[in-house]
Amino acid sequence: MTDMATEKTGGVQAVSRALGLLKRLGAATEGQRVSDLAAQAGLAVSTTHRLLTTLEHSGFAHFEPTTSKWHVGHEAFAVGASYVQKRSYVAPALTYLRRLRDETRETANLGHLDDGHLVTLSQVESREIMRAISPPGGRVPATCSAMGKALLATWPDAQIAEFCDRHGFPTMTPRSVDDLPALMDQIKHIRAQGYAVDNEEHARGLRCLAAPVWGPDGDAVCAISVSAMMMRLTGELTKVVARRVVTAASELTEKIGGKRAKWPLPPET
Amino acid sequence: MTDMATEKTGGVQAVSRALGLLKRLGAATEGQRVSDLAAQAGLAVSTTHRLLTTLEHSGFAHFEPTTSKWHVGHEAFAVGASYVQKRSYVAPALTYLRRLRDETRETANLGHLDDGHLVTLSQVESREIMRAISPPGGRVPATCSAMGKALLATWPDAQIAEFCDRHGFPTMTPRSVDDLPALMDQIKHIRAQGYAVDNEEHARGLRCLAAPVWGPDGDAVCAISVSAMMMRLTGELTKVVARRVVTAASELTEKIGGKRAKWPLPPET
DNA sequence: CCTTGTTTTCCATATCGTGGAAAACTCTTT
DNA sequence: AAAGAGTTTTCCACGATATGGAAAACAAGG
Repeated sequence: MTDMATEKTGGVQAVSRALGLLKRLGAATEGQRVSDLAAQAGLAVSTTHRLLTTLEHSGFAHFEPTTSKWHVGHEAFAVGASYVQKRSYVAPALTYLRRLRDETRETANLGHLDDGHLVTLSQVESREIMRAISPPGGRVPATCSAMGKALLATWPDAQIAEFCDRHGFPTMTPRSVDDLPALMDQIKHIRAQGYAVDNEEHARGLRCLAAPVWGPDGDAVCAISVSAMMMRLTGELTKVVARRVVTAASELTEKIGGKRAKWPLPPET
Repeated sequence: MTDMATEKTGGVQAVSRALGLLKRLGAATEGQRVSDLAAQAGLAVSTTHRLLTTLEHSGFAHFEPTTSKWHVGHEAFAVGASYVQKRSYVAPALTYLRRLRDETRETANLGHLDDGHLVTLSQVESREIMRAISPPGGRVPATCSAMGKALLATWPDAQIAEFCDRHGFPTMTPRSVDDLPALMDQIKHIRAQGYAVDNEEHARGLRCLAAPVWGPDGDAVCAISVSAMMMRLTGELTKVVARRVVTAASELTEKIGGKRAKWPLPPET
């Protein structure tokens, strides 16, 4: 949490600083005090205070007088909510995510690509203890995520290569893919099977299975995945769960009026 | 959409302007062009462009080069999502909202108070045509909302009075409550029945029934409601639906380890 | 009641944001 | 193709505006 700094920001200083503070407010689970925020961000306390006040005037931050702590404000929520409202597949997806969760007893996710990263849009959590690694709003480099790879696999090879040129191969664990040949090899499998796998490429001990969802114009728009502790998702079970993920994805495809997958669907139903 | 302006900003000009733009991005269903945003906000195009660029650097805005339009960015979503993550009752509520929706075939809502307004946190929509009046992120003056009134009713009378002093009685329709005696009269009923009613006080033709959900420390933390076209929610049916709303609310209370209602629960189960 | 650690307000300084105007694009139109 | 209309994007000199130090107003202990 320390070095979220280096707001090298190619723009308006005051705005970048304010947004930086807002991110910090969002990242902290508890409310934050002015002086702590100032210290973290490397700003003068007075400056920080003024920026927070401005954020509050617009409803993006909220000050709790009893505890003297700052929180994320309702307006931030409202604006953020519009990010998903504009993606018309998020609402209908819930039904299928929920069923997936109940069938598998693991966490079901919905995500899409944004600027080289996979953004988790929605999630129905496993009833088991484990907290979600990547809650709604979370971002992972596309190549470190089953959903990310499932979506990339829907692109023409040339575009995948170009994508990798632009974004490189950021890794999150030692097992993350880190070169194009390895990725293309995986892509081949994904297309053949109809689903993507992430074996501890995002987080140690975590395995994910994902399948793409297609939109009306024949492009993949989002992906559905199930994520679980490695030890709970193994052997034959993997295939069963993968089948269910693929099913959920194609049902959502249907629901949103999407064109059926370009890929050969996996074996026969 | 015209006059969202009047950014009287009690703070840092550049920041207020940037946040104003962000709100506009969120409010529009489509992407927006620089020049339109500039016109709406009454800013110079170059200034607008610079501010947007800054928002983009931090991920709060996103520029779609193919269409030359600006959208809300992933970081806004991430920060907004943290607003609900911190409210630990939102996730478990979904189960009950969904059941409510299925039982009543109407829209079920979850909301809480924030700065005098009721903010809709989550929603499971009716399968009927009608679009939701107040989607997640939406705000209504507390006194114009069944959920708002249900929550106010959990406060001591003195605090309700003080609340009204501070916020007044903004009205949204001719039927909205607009003075303290009328409100207190309703409050009395709410406490007796265990649920609150909104008869076209928020929107013409809309009726809502709401009940509060209690937290572990004995304060109400949020409310659950069902909203429907007036004509579809009438006579004896009202009581049946109200009962279900109250049930959902007390089940959620239980689930989050809340203390049972201070009020006499409505009749016997 | 004084001390210590805050948050909040004030203000002179020069930094930093501003908006006009020009340049670089993108599409249509002829 | 070449010209034109309507954009988006970059540049720059000016001065309005954000800045951070310091002091004032709070709060909580000792």
